[in-house]
Amino acid sequence: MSIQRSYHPLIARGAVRSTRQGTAINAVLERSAGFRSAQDLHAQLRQDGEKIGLTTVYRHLQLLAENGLVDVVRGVDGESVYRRCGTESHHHHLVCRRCGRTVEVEEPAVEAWAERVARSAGFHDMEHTVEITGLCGDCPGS
Amino acid sequence: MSIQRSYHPLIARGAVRSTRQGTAINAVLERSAGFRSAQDLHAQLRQDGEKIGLTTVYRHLQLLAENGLVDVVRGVDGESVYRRCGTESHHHHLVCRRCGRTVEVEEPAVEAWAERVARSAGFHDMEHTVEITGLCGDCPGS
DNA sequence: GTAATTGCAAAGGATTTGCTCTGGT
DNA sequence: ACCAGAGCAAATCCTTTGCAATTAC
Repeated sequence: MSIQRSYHPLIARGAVRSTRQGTAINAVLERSAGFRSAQDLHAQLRQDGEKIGLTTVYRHLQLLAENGLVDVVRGVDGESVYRRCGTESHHHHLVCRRCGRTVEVEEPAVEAWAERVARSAGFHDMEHTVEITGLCGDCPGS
Repeated sequence: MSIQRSYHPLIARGAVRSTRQGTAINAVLERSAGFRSAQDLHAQLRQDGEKIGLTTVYRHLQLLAENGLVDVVRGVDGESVYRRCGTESHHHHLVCRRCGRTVEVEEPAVEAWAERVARSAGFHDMEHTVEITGLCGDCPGS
């Protein structure tokens, strides 16, 4: 027996039609580890040879967000960043302000803290982001 | 003996000159309870009869934020909102995804953790942001 | 065939910048 | 008088919308 599996969850739900662009967006999100901006995703799709408009990327991300399939967070610079929800283990990033080098860090204690402090304020269904920036030792001038 | 007390903390620090506009901005912030956008603050100042430009409001808020005198958070709609800090110590925010209600949280342990984990990766001059979002108990549907 | 989807160009909206004028000290 | 601060207008940047052409079903 075979189970036909559709990649795009919204297609499976019959909410949208299957298009080359929709599939492509879903694919990049699947391959991406952390949060990425719409512009960033669009740039990569283009670089990967996909013929797709920025508008379409925005529209798909919006749709996915409305359906809870991606997380959206407003970055400090005003950009919205998106990430596929769910499976990947949760972690944070340590980014060098000068060279952009990134280190992934994981710390259950922080997760627990965020959960606890939010719950005690009467919140539930928490999500959080932690971003640490600094200057790394390998940079010129460090 | 009398101690001359300047309202505007940055003036007290000798960081800026005292101007009608600067004082006005500081005054509104002092009167305001929650977070307010730059545009909002500007509108009110104008309504209060102050002659002040939007640019100036932005510049003052930016300056205050850099000096840790106001908190800035990005609203869901992309607007930045500002509020005078209660304590001038470093803290984070817990934001309700549905109604936008905000709670200030402070946790030295997180600061220490961020510092430690970054240092052990060879970083220095760290900065960090922590954003926790959730649904608060006061919201319809919670 | 019909309606959803795409994508360009233009619109929007918040914030920043260039540059000259004003006003504190 | 000198230089920081003010503010208009124009520029940026991200995101959304209008609308005609395209494509899925």
